[in-house]
Amino acid sequence: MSSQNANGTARLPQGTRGRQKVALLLDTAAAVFAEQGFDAATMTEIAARAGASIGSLYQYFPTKEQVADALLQRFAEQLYQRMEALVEAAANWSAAELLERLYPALIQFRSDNPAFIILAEARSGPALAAMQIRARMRTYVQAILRQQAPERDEAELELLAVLVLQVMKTAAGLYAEPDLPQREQVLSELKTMLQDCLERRLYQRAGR
Amino acid sequence: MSSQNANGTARLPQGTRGRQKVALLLDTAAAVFAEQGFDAATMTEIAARAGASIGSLYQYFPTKEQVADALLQRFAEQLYQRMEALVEAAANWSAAELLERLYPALIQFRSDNPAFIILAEARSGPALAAMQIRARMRTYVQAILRQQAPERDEAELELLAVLVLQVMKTAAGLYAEPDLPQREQVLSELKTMLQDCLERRLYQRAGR
DNA sequence: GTACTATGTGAGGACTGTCTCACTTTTTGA
DNA sequence: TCAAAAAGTGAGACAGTCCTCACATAGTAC
Repeated sequence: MSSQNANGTARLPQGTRGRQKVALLLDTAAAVFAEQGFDAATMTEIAARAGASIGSLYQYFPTKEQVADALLQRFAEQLYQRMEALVEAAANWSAAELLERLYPALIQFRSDNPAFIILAEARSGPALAAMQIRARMRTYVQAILRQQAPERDEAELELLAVLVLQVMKTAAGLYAEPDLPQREQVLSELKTMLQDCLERRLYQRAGR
Repeated sequence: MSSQNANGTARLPQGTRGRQKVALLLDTAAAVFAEQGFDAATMTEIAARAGASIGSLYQYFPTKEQVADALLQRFAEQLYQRMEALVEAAANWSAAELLERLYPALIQFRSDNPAFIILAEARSGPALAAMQIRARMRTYVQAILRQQAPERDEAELELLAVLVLQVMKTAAGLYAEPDLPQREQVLSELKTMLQDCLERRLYQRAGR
């Protein structure tokens, strides 16, 4: 319940000054969310750390949710850009090379932007935005795989895309667990498993 | 900060009545945590739903954190019991059978007790309890694997245990994602991958 | 310089949630 | 039966957060 600011009117920044401020606010919010999580983070602290007043923050983001949404959106766009670059570059890669790039790219992104996963998964409710992001990521990976094996049907490619992303997620999660023994070995084994699977299902078994 | 109730004195239940009440409170807390998450859940609601007064709740759990800790503890004990049963039963299983049992056992437990993961991972901070649980789970899986291949050295067994648990976690996570296409196929492919890996590393490559 | 708009400010209202405490009711056990 | 111990109660003190609003300042066009 609650939904004051009923109109939901965020003043969108008109000049460069406003846009810079918004960027700064989002950066700060990212830091705070990353440290404290969505629920524990407070608007007051975000504003203070950004050197702004609460009022100022509320001008652009009438709700804490909207801060999170905007931030998530920005993260998503960055991610999409990188994925598009990968799709383009992946035209003439082998499955092995493919993983060699996808792996670090995704893991890097997650560890560079810790607030991303926090907002994407720690948000309550159905998390519509997060679902859309996942769906789109799937289409990117699927596109990459399609370039590898254009003759495969879409269902199979989709299956593999889901699988690849899921294993990536696991791999990224490994970095989060602080006490985990043999992190590196587990990671490389995971990669090997996935690679074998891809080669088996993409290149062999052609006729099925 | 904060830590009123400075002594931290939870009145521990003396008679059967008290123990039943505590059990009921924990059950209710589990439901509320599962629905709303740790932060959003309120002591007031837990008490109300359990048909108790807030005062009563606070007699046994002076803090929301302590409710969560106690609950997590209880979950952990249940899990340990099942794992111990598995270790015992696993003596004469193949790797394939092993996964055939571990898989549903762990997934089942998670979906039967949704509050478990919520408390285990959605808690802020270093989450010491969760780390201990993971470590102990590792020793169980490692024990199972050791029975399969006693001649393998511990490091290799540990590596595989970590890997198995990690893949399990992924698999369980798949059930949580609502929109995911081809869930079943992805799941079975994941299992196949893991199984291949186990057979390769447990039984073959004996010398090395 | 002046009128106008964009941007910034922070005290405080409204609300919610944790936790306390003086007190009542139930159970135990002699 | 009766007294002591255990368990239960709920109004409200207290603290913290979201968000508003009437006003102040900075920037811009003329």
